[in-house]
Amino acid sequence: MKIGEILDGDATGEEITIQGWVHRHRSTGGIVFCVVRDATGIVQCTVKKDNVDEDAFTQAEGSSFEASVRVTGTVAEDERAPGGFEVKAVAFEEVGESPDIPLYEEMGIEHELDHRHLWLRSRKLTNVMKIRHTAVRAMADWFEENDFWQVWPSVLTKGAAEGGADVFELEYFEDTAYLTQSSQMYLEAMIFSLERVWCLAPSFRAEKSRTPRHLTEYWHLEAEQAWCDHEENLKIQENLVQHACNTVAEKCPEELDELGRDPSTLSKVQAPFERITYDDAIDHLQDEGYEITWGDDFGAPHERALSDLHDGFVFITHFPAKMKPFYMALTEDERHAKCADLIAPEEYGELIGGSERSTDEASVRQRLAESGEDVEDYEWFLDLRRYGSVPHSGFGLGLERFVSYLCSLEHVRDAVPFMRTPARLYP
RNA sequence: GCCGGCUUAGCUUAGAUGGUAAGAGCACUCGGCUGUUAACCGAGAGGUCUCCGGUUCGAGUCCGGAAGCCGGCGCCA
Repeated sequence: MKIGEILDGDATGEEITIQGWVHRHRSTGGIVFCVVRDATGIVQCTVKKDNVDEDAFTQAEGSSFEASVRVTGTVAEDERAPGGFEVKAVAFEEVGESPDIPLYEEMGIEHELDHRHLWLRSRKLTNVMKIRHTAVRAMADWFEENDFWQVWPSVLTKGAAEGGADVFELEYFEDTAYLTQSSQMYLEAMIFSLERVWCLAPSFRAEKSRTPRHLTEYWHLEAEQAWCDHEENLKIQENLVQHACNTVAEKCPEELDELGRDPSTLSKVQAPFERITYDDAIDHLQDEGYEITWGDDFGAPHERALSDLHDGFVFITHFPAKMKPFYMALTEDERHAKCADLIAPEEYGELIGGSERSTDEASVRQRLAESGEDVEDYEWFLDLRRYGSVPHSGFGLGLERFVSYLCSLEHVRDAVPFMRTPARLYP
């Protein structure tokens, strides 16, 4: 029997057996109170000396925090028990002992991260993992409903892709390979057969970032759509985000609550999102007294100021062309790129970056060369502009940033089971 | 890459001005308790104060350096 079924009231009065781990353990001498958790919830078991045989009582008394146990007993409603239900044990068996597990009520961040493989048992991380699962499922469902195909591009690449300096490099037989920073270019290749594609894949950045929003390995949800312009691209993004937020609010209210996130905040997320152009954003910031000029990128304080303009998500659109990578489509005057960043509420920062893509081979080739890339490595990408090119757009969402927002987390490291940062490769 | 901070028991930590005070809570061990909610009560064990060097009669405490970690900025998702 799963504990969740007990908490739903489905087993009251029945004799059942549960299997799980000791979450709390107290004893008054004649009664052992053993709170047991499994994947579905936690419930208190009372083991009374008179109701079980001597060996079972000894095992119950001796079991400790995070030991695995099997308990048989009668389910009863009881206001004295946390959660309102308890199992009155008739049998108790310790399956695996847990002597001195290094988890404590109070832990410093370093201890917590050094023992992440054990700390994953915590209520907090369990809730986060469930919400992450639910959010991904919701987005997969949304893509399914909207005629997208899920695809699985390669993670090992030859070209260093956008940027160049901050890629992880590794030996690939007699060649050099890089870990992908984005699946975008491979997705672009796949729209010519499937038209609308999406993927969820790890992306890697070798940048020594030290912020609550950066990981060296993160999960990148990317989509690419044929016959799609900048405007349509934004609609896809906001509808996707809305659906994920609403679904999580609906399916995980208790998990959200325990994490300190009011589910109604997420159920209220509603497209369309606010939009502000880069030029207007610069004007606004200058009016506010920030020292920023056209052509500068936004720093964290600027992003916060822009985010504070509205309650919800906000798109910042049409950045200057020279600030953006070679593959983006430009406006008529070629001063701006047809791109947008989606800024999450509550200072969670940039959640999505996306753009309409340039379809002009000559232009892409030229800007590629100007950006210092080795054009030879991108010939295949230029082929896509040569054979049956179509208007198309796409975007990438940082899954951990999204989960951080959904769960009201302070750091993306808690949005993923095993964080990878410049200083953390173990466990 | 830049700036700032932290490191005392298994964990979280207290230790003004350098001087027989290295202390507490939790966890652990032993004993008690038949309704606990981070149970409680009694007893016990547990420390080369991150490392290296310096100042001093004397350094957990002051100075210099190293390492590890954290926070902020930049970069981005």
